[in-house]
Amino acid sequence: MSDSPDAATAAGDSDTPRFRYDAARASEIETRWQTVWAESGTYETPNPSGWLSEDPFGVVDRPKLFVMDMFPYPSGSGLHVGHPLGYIATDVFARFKRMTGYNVLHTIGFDAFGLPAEEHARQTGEHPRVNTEQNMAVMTRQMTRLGLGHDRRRAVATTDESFYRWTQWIFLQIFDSWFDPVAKIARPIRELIAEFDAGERQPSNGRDWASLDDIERREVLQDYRLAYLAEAPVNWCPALGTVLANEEVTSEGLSERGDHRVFQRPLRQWMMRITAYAERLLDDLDLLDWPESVKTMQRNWIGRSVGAHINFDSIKVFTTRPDTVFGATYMVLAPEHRLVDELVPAVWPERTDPKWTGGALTPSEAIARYRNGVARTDTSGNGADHVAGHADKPYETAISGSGGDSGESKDKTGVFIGAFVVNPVNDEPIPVFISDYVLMGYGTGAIMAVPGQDERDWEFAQTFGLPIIRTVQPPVDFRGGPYLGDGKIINSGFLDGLNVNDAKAAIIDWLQEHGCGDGTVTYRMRDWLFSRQRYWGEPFPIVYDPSGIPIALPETELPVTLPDLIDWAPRVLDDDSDPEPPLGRAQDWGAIKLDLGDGPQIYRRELNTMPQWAGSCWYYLRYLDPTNENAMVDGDVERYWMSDADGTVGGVDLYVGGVEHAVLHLLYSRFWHKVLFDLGHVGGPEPFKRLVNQGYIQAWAYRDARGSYVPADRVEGDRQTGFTFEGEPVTRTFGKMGKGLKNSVTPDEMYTAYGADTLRLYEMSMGPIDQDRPWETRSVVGSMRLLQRVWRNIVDETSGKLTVVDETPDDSLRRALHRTIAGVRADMDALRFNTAIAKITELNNLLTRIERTPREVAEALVLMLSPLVPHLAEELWKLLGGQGSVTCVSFPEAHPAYLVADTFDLPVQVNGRLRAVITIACDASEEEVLMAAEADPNVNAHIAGRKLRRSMVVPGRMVTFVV
RNA sequence: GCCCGGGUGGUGGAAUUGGCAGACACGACGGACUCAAAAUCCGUUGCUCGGAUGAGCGUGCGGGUUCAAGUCCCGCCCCGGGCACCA
Repeated sequence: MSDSPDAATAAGDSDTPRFRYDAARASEIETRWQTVWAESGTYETPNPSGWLSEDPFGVVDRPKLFVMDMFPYPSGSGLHVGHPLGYIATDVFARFKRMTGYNVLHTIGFDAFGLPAEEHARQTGEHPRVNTEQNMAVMTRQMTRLGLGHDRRRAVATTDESFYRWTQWIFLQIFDSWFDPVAKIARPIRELIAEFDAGERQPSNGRDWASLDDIERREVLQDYRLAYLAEAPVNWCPALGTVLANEEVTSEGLSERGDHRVFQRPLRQWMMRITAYAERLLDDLDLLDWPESVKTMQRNWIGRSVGAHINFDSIKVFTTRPDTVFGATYMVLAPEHRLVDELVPAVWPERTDPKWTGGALTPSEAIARYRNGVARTDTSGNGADHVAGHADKPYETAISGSGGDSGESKDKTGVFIGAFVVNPVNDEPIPVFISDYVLMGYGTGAIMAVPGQDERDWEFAQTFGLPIIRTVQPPVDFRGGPYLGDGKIINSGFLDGLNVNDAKAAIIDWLQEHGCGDGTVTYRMRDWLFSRQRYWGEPFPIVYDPSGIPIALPETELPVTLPDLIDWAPRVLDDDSDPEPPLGRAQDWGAIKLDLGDGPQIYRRELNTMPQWAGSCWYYLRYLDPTNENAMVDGDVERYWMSDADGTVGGVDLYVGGVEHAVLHLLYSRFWHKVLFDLGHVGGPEPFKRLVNQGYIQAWAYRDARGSYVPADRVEGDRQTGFTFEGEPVTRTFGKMGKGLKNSVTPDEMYTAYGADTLRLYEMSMGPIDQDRPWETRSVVGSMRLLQRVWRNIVDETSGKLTVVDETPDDSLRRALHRTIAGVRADMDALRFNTAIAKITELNNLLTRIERTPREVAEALVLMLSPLVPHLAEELWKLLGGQGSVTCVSFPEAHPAYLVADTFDLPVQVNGRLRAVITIACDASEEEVLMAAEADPNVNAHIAGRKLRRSMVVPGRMVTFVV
């Protein structure tokens, strides 16, 4: 199968009409109008005040609409036809809304910092900036050629100094804030200091503020800041030479980019206290018009669990089933739990089951062996410093272990630590184990094990011969094993007889009364690891004095610009190495002389850079006011674009992008926005009111005998004959279009063969915007044909003259026109561009059947098409004598008078089967309708001679008889 | 394993609240134009029977509710995505 586009109609063909709408004419029209648009600032959108407030079209007093795409990485391979799908959709919508009375802001920038750009630069050996700028130029050209109506004045890149200056400024806002747990908002750190100074609050670590020296106070504040340095187990990826956020590591323990191995290792890194916002990030999802699947993914990621803390002597556990505490027959700590080493006795208790000891002579030995079994041997030689949990632990070992099928639950391993603790509800001593099925990072890193009501505990109890006590009565037909459902509580003293929910409430009351526990809520989400050992990112606006406690640079020092390193590439490191930030090689840059109040001193700069996500957390705000040198965005401008007229949540009115950002970008961005909201820098709590995930464009791909992909455009044959590449048979598969599958089709190929308008129309007609869709180059011609027919209904192909007539359309055509207008309006408003196109096609098909197109219909047709195919629409609009750019004309309106007809067709059913369609007057009475229906010969044939049991008329819908 | 989506002609898809299943398009077939081909235009196109009016069947499978089910209910199957020892 040859999937390459048909050659463009040769312009020189003698018998092709001279003024046919073909690829060459489309190209000429498109580039001409693109020049006109650029020169007249057609897509420049006014702000209510400030730098961009010039408003030649007088639209600033209209209702506003902010339409946005997820901005792209300036990738070196340019665009394929899958990329612009979302951009076209937002463009059509933006143009439509502009024509229906909105002041629409639509632009696009570049997410130009970060791993992909740097990895590409690393391969080509060029400075990332060179690459990045070339790529941005290529992509901008491709998008402009597509006719996207962006306000180019607002097209920021995250790598612009004038942009990342404000990324750094926002970082400082976050750094200089703390989360007030009572008000549940971020507040400036100086307010916390004031409360400490006034004695209204004492540091949470129990120290006395008044007696602390300056450095100690700065240490205390570190524990409060929303951006802070912490020694934490982080995901270290030696191959990429950087640490990664949890969100950037796959469940297999590989880096999301490049599939490199990732190791857990304790490092001092920047963290963002996103966990403080867990509850609000969860609750506010309800305010958003987002796909339910994305909300679900965020809810799962945040992972709220309601339960209780219960103290078993010194060990605090978290459980969602405090009602089962009487069934707790043993206890499990995460292997790296700090209390393990405190609790471990010198020798095994008498009569310890040999199964529990792992064959070790002492508990300490058993623990050490177990830890080494699940963790990699530490080769750095300073094992003494490696307290539990600080050993390098590849995810692989932690994840594997079953050796069986991936779906099966993992075999339970573990070892007794020789200690017992007392169950506070019944004073029973229970043994303490460590096992890797308990994770240090969740809850308290310790559980009470209730095998009767928990699958994992059941398996563990089976393995180690531990007792099982049921505390919920299973139903009679229950087949055994752990019972997770509701039922009557048994074997639980004062809880007996209650159901599970009541028992939870009762036991939490009891625990609180006796001081050995309380009800609590735990979240799965962790704080966000925010530093990277990379060159191509925003430098931190942070310096250090000898204390090693970070100090914010004053605003006057912003931006902290990246030094022009030659040796910028990160080192590829082996698995045992430590991270090494490339900026450490910028000797001169790393030290800075400053006077921060106590005389000029030399400070060391922070050498890490921010992660890719930093710029994308807030770029939508900079679109609003891209050149503002005094603020990240002017307050009035921000409120104009980000507030709802009805005073609800506000934010970007429509945000379109791929579902792959469901938890990364979209969660970080919401977090930053909420901090900015708390601090009064933005007017609403959420950045993106409405989110739509566009589908992917997929395409056939072909693999040879070795399984390698071969270029799809050079494969021959079809399904009958089989497919071949260079004479060798290949197999056909299906997948997301891209470099990997070698099945890309570029927009440029489409421009040459059909033109940008055809490409736009085709992509919008393929199906619903949120659905994946298969690319079929041979089908593109259908969209081209529609445009040709539209052209021919308005313009004479041989003379190039208008053929429309100034006659009023006949009644049925006019009705069809107004039905189309009403339908297209509704469809475009709901982003149903595929059905809007179908309706326009139907109307145009009516026109091809009549001699001459009435002007009234031609004009409406062109206006309705203009959001979809703006170039052709401009051209036809001009030929029709229209004033100004078609993009500024009002969208046609349907007249209600033409939406109702004198007569209409009504289906008639007998016993639920369609027997006729009758034409009746709209104002016919029910009796008249029934009479007309019965009179139909075919209906009559089916009811004649039988008893009519029932007949009914569903007004406007249907007549039905039951015999 | 759990949680979301989704299964409609040869293909992509359409079908407000249950109310004419298959809009619109691709492809295929037939015709016009042409020396010929491409392009363009016209016609046919869910399957089966039939000359035709028409009849029967038909939205993954099996049941059910209803005058009426792609749409609602119950039980399955398959495909795609997310999460995955989270206590």
